Amino acid sequence: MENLLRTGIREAVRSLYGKDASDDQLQIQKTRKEFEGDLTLVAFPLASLSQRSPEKTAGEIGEYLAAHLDAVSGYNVIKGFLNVTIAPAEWARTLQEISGVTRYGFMVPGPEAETVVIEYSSPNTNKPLHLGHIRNNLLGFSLSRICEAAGNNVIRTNIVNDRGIHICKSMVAWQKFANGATPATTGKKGDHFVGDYYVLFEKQLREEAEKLIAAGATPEEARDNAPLMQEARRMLVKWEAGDPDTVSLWQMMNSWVYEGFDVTYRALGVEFDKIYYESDTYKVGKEIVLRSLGEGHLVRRDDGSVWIDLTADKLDQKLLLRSDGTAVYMTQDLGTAVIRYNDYHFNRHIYVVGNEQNYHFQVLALTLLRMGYDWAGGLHHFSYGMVELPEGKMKSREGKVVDADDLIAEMTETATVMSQELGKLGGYNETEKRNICRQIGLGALKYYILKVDPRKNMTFNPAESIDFNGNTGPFIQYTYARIRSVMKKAGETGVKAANETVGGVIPNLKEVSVIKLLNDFPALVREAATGMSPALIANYCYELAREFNQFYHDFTILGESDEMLRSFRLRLSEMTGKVLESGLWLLGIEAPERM
RNA sequence: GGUUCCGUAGCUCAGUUGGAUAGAGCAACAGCCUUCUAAGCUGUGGGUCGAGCGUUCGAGUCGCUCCGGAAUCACCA
Repeated sequence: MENLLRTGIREAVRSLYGKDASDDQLQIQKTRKEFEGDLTLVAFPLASLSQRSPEKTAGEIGEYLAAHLDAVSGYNVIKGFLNVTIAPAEWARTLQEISGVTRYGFMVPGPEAETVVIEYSSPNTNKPLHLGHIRNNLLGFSLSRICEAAGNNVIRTNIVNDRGIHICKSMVAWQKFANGATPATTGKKGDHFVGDYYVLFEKQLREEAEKLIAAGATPEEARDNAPLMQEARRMLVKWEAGDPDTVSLWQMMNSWVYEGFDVTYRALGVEFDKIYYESDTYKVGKEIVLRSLGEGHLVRRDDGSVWIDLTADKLDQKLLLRSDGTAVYMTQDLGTAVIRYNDYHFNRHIYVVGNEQNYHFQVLALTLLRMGYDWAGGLHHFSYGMVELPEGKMKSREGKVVDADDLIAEMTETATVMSQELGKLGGYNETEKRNICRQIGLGALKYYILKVDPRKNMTFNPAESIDFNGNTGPFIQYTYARIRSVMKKAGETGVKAANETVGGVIPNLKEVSVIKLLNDFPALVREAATGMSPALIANYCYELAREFNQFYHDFTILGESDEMLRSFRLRLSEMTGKVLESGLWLLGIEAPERM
């Protein structure tokens, strides 16, 4: 519709003023609610072409359009704005057109489609997932679906930080204090089980350190010299040396954690195509660094440590290998990137990682480029903001973290209570009830997190997140369920949306509003992919649901006696349902048939 | 201190490449179920878009300065 108008205006300008308007002189936008019309041409930029005032220009173009374009049924000029009214019948034809499109809004990857690797989640194996990971997982997974919908080949990937001092701490504590307990003997979820020993380690360490401080040590010395800490370090050295007992303990405890993570991932509904482990990739990283050193891209200091000098790019010098030859964080990320490129030859690689690591990813991409890996130009850091609580930042040291599993359980529980109170669960068996409440609880949680611009820090207010009214996931799910209910009833009574008649209706204002939104969907998906913003999809779904609910409230669908109109409204509802379902799908939110 | 990001209604957030009188939800108050699902719909009140200067026909949006907050600048990850 917009393109139609665009060419029309271009013709008008040529015919009226004998000049060609450039793309950025043709500013078309949606007409604001308080004015009459559908699309608005901003005439200010054209005034220089027409040599007339913006008002006069707008008026002349409006007159031309009304005379030459069938789709244009009227216009008005306010200041320098030309508000064009599209004939309502034109919108009916639009509905007919888009409802014939298979997988509306989703592009099929063509031969020239890009391969996009998306890394998200990236947990440490010493403790369970928390609220921060939830934002990461939801953003990453949603983004992966959005990129797919925009016509890319997407590889979902995860990097598990399975080695290092943190897991050694849990291992030491388990060895000393567990008496052979396992998740199986205690009935505890594996990641929580291992996390408990990490916490226990820190607690015992604190006690040891306090004794040393009392004996005159500085806090730093105390932590460093405490027997437990030294034991953890010995453990790490043994691990790196490949000591069989240590390695098998490490494998056992990590396997417990993975079992736990799997449960959480399944509950969240996120998936991966390929999982990488840092215990594999750090070695490749070291090789790459050493090779690059040989090629003269890096510098070795007297103490043997290896650095890259990025001062020419206004960054600092960055350590790539310690003086003892061991790898740092950057080393393994270099390795992981190279392995992934060899695996997939991606065009783009998106890292979904918090904004605290902005600097790290700048350095990562630059370093790879310096080393001669040109594909590193396709590395993007999808940097999202922190999640804070109403009382401030989450602090794992003080136990002020929101556990992922707890949160999911609470949301589901709230949904169950709420559904019961509203009497929504009649006619369901237990399995169905549980499933529907799970869908709603998770829908609320996911939407609450995804509706916020990813770049911004956000406040997670527990009381607000379980609200199911207004701008929430359940509101959108509810709208979808309502539509399904209508469709079901239509099927039962044999009413059908006859496509050939849909385009012949003159829709009312509310109906036009809905169609306009439906018409926006494909462009919005592309925009969300380019801008890497699930929030765009979320807010669109809300707007569409709200607009549809108004229509639903004001007009009857199945009760309409005019057959053509009833058919049209049914098709409008069906299409809205499809788009809502697609939008929710892109957010990783399930759309319940009934609620 | 350097770099980056953020600041919009009491609270949580939208606000397209600069466009008209800055929008939702929550909370508060007042209405609407004999009807396709009231997890809905309608209405009322609520703003110095952190402050100032500049660019522009036009600035919440762009530039500069300042104020406030966050992150980062590790032989941590």
